[in-house]
Amino acid sequence: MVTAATLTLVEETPYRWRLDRRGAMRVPGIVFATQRLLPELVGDRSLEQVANVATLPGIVVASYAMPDVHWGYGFPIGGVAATDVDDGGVVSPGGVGFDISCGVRLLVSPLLRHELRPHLADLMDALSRRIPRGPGPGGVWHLSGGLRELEEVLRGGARYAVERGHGVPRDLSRCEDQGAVDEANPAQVSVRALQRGLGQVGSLGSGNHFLEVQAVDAVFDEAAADIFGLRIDQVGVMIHCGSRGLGHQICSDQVRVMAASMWRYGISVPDPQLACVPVRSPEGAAYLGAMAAAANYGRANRQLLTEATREAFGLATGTSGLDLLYDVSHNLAKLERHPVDGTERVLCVHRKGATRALPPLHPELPPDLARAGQPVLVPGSMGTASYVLAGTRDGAAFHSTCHGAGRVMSRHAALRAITGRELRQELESAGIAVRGTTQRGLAEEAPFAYKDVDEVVGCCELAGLARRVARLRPLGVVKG
DNA sequence: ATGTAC
Repeated sequence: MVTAATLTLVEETPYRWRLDRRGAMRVPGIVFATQRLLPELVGDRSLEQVANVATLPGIVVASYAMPDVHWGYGFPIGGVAATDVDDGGVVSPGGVGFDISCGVRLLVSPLLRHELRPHLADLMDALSRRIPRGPGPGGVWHLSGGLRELEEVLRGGARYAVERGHGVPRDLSRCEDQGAVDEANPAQVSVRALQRGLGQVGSLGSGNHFLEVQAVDAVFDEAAADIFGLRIDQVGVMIHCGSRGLGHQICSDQVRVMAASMWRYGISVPDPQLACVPVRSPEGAAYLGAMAAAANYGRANRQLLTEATREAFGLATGTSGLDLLYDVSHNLAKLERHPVDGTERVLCVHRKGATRALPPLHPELPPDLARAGQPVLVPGSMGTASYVLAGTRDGAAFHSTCHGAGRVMSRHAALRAITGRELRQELESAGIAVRGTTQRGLAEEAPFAYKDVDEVVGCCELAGLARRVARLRPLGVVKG
C-alpha cells in the first residue's frame, strides 16, 4: 500500500509532475497541474489513488491525473489508465465510475445573445417544463415496447433514438462512435438495472448534471472556432448527463462479481475498490458488454434531451435549428490502438472524469471537423464558464484531457457554507436564470466548491493535452 | 454519480 505521506512529486515541467515508481507500482504516476492547482490535488487522497492505479496488472506508460483530478471510488476522478489487453491487462469498473458514459453535448443555435435576450425567460420556462430532472424516475421517452424496446436502446444508443424519429441523422455524425458502441451485451444487464432504466430515458438526473443556455464570450483559436461554427455571442445549449440508475446499477452489479472472481486470476490490489479482472476473461467481457449497454443508454439519454430542448427552443424563440457540435463521454473504458515503446498495442484505456481528445485528421473524426481536431466539451461549475477545446497532434495520456472544473469541497461542506436560496440570488443577480429542483441540490453545486475552470483548461493547454477554442458563459441553467 | 444503505 502506498501511503500519501511517502508520495513525492517531481517537477518535469511547470505543468507536469512525476510520481516515481515505488513499492508495487508498475509504472510512474504523471500529474498534470500548475503550481496553483497542486495544493488542491494534494489536499485529498487522489495522489494515493494515482499510485494505487499504477499497480494494476498490464498498466502501460503511466497512471495519469488530469488537472481537475480529485478523490473518487478506487480510481481518482480525472484519472486515465491504459492496460495492454494482450499482456494480461485488466479492466476495472472503478476506472470508469458509477455514472457510465456520463458526458456532454453542445448544441449551437443561429441566434446571438442579444437576439435571444427577449425570449430567455420564456425559453427557460419551456425548458423547465420539458426537462425531467432530479433523482428518481421520470424521462421524456416512454418506451411503448417496454423492456424489449429498452434492449434496443441498449444496443443502438442514440442511433436507435434517431431511427425512432428523435433527432436527425446529422446528429449521429457528430457523436462519438456515431451515437452507439457495437459491443453492447444486454444479456449482462440485470433485471434490476433494466427496471431502473426503463422510466429514465431522457432525464438529467441530479448532482453536477445540468442543461445550460450559454453564449460564446471568448474565442482563442479563430480557425478552429470557425470550423466548429462558433463565434462571439453565439448562443448554445450544453447538456451534461449520464446513464442514470441503469449505469449505476450495472456498475454495482459488476463490481460485486469482479471482487468475488479476482482470486482466480491471482490479482491483488492495494484497495478493494480497484476490483479488476483481465480484459480477456469471461468476467472482463461481461463487464465490457454491460458497460457498453450503459454507454448506449447514456447516448440515447442525451439524444432525447436534445429533442426536448429543440422543442422548447422552437416554441420560445420561433427559431429552429439547434445543430449538434459534438457529443463526448468522460466516463468510459475503450479498446484503442496506441504505440507503446514504439510498438502499436491494443489498450484498454480507462477515462474516468477525463475526456478523449483525438488529434487533427484522426480517422474517427467527423470529416468536416477533422482539420481542427476533436471538440472537447468541458462543463465548468454552475454559474461559471464552460469551454470548448480541441485535441492536439501530440497529445499525451493516450489523447485525453480534463472533463470539468473538479470538485475541491465536499457536498456537505458546501451545504454548510451557503444556502440554495442565497446561491440562487447570487446567480440571478449575475443575470443567470435558474430553474432548479431543490435548494439543497443548488447549494451543493456552489462554484466555490470547485476548482477554477480557467486554471484547469489553461493547464491542459500549456501541458499540450488540448488547446482552447472558445469559452461560453451561462445565460440560464436547468439544474438536476 | 445513485430509489444518497439492502
